[in-house]
Amino acid sequence: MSVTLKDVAQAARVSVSTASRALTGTGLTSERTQQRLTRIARELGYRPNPIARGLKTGQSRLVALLVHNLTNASFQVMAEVVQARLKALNYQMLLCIGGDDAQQESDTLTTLVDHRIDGLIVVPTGKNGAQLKALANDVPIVCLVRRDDATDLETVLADDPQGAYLGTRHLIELGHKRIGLIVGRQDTTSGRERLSGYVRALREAGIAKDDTLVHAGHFEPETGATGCRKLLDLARPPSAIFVANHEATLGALRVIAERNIAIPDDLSLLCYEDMPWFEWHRPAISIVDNGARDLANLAVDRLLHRMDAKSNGNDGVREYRVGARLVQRDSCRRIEAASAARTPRPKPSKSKSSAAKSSAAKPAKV
Amino acid sequence: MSVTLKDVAQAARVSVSTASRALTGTGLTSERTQQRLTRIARELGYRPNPIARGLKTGQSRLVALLVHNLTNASFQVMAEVVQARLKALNYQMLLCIGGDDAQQESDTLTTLVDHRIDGLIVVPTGKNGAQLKALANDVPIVCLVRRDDATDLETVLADDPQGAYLGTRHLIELGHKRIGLIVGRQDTTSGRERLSGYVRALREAGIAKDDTLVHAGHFEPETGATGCRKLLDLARPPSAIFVANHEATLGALRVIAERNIAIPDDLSLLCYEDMPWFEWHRPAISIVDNGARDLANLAVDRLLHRMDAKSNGNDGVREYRVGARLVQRDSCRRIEAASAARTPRPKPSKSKSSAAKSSAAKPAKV
DNA sequence: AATATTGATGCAAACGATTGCAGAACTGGC
DNA sequence: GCCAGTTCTGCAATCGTTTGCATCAATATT
Repeated sequence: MSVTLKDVAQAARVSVSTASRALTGTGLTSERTQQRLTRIARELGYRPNPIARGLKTGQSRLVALLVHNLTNASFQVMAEVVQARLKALNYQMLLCIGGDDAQQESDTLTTLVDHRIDGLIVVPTGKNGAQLKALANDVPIVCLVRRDDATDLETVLADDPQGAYLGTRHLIELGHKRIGLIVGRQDTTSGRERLSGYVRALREAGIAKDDTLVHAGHFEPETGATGCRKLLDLARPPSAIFVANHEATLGALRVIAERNIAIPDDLSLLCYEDMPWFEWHRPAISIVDNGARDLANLAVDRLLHRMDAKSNGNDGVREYRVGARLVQRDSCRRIEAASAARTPRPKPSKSKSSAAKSSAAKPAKV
Repeated sequence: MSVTLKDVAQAARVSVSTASRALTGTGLTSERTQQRLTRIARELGYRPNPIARGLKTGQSRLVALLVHNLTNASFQVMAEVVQARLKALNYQMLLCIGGDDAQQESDTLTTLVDHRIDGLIVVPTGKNGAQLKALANDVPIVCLVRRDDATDLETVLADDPQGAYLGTRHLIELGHKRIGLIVGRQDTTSGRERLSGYVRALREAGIAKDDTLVHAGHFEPETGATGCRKLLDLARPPSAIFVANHEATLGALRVIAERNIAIPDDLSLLCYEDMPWFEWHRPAISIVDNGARDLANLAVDRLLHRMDAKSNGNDGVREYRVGARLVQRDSCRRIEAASAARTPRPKPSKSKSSAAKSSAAKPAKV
């Protein structure tokens, strides 16, 4: 079907071995034949068969990226970054979707090593530690975004403590004293770390931690909705909410919209991780950027480093942290001490507050 | 490193050929040895090497999906569907991102066939027709979402004329007479087809087509913004806008928010293709669903059919259309004849109008 | 000019599976 | 118990590369 090395060799009247050496540039051929063969190969449209080569060399020039899903914007940019980087190095990216599911992750992992991938970047579920550890003997592996505590794999993490700290401090600096936090499950690293960053910022500012202001829940929009409702229904509701669980953002936004709460006038809102539409939203939503782009780049760096035969041994460093960054847009507002305790929820008594708000918003056509 | 067929054969004291036959189940082995070998293979943890197998059989159990990007929600669900389907059949999906770029598409395509993929589902840029056509001799190919006119490849398309028709008719049925359309470039199939669906619906309803109501532009949010502004600035602005260009949605929404236009009270808004946050948005945004899920499924069906050696020849059908569906949410409203010409733009006199507000300001809870 | 040295080439064996062909082991019929 | 017929098994070639080793030519060394 396609042109093989043998064809090239025949056309050039040399043996396959010479042809191979000339084309792979192992340097054991004369300058002249090398050039002649490259020319002939090009003319014939020869393309080496990676399967055959792989069989012999044990390499595939395939690098896999295993993520939970593609809905998460962070994973999207990571995938794009990884793809671009690898492509430049003549590797093909194998993008796999594991759905944060232990079984599926396990299956995918075996398929991948079967296919003799040259490297793997994985967002681990944390439930296949043993398997991952075993695979690490065969293939260079780098963990991304999450750590699998059952392994000692090199891991590239977002600096969640810092990110949460940054965000919380920003809100404090704007004058907020009661800051609600919606955060992920506390049995995950990111869930715990974000909470800790929040707590640290409060402590530094001398603000007493109020447990009723913290809602920890699953990675679903629904969490955001219930969390948000819970916070707003408090006797003394927060003047700012920090949604530090990416998946919860939609739910929180919905509740805010349902209750006609004006952002940032009635409530400041800060979210974690960017979404493409955040800056198109009105008001544009301020975020803590976890640095997805940097994370992906670093992961690729580390992987390539490990794939480099020479540096097979580890460097001692087991964990890398990529700094988070505050992106200020329009959803957080400076607040005066007096209004800190103002309740954004319309009480029956002062019935006009909500109506006034919305009509003020579009006074044109009453 | 890993267990090979030879190891299994040795352990069972048979030849490799017998082992191979027993394990692949070619039926030429005795029941007894077959069972014995499967047992031993399992005990030893034997996993066939797809590379070696591929070299011999010319198959890789790899199927590639080549899309433009991962930002587009449709591509996300397609990727997930394809992945799930293929996985069930023991194929590994190779997800590639081509960026709607001719060069990148071309490169990726060659890499893919080099890797001897067993099949390919591609959203073509339309600029590598010749190459695609040539590749089709080596690999079963199905085009998705877009057609490449330079080829006669089997293609699974969304029914854009019908979708646009459906959406427009819906707005007409709600009483709208002046319906703005923001649509994609007219040198793309989808751009043309959506316009034609729109036109047909108007014609059927006996509404004269007004060219000033149609804005065709590039696949970018900016298009949505300028288009939306243009429409709203008209002397007789539309009472409904149909954003039939997925990428333009964000831009349109922003302009609407900036101008404090209340959806659906001041303006009905209908979009094309779903985004995960549309139903969380307030008001939830009505859409024409292009059926991404069905498209992906059908594409897989067709591909599998072609990959089936028996049915190598084509079936004559070159083009499949997947029906679109109207998903009514809260962004379109019935309109009275009188209000059709009302201008939603606030006059300068109301100076405070630009105060930020979330797009959800409807005085529901007064 | 003969030999040592270097550099370029070819032969053939891998890599791990599949598969045509031929031989071995069974089966049953006489 | 022998032979035809059937079923099972093994040998060896093959897929398209890479690579150790031997060979051979050309150059350098004396």
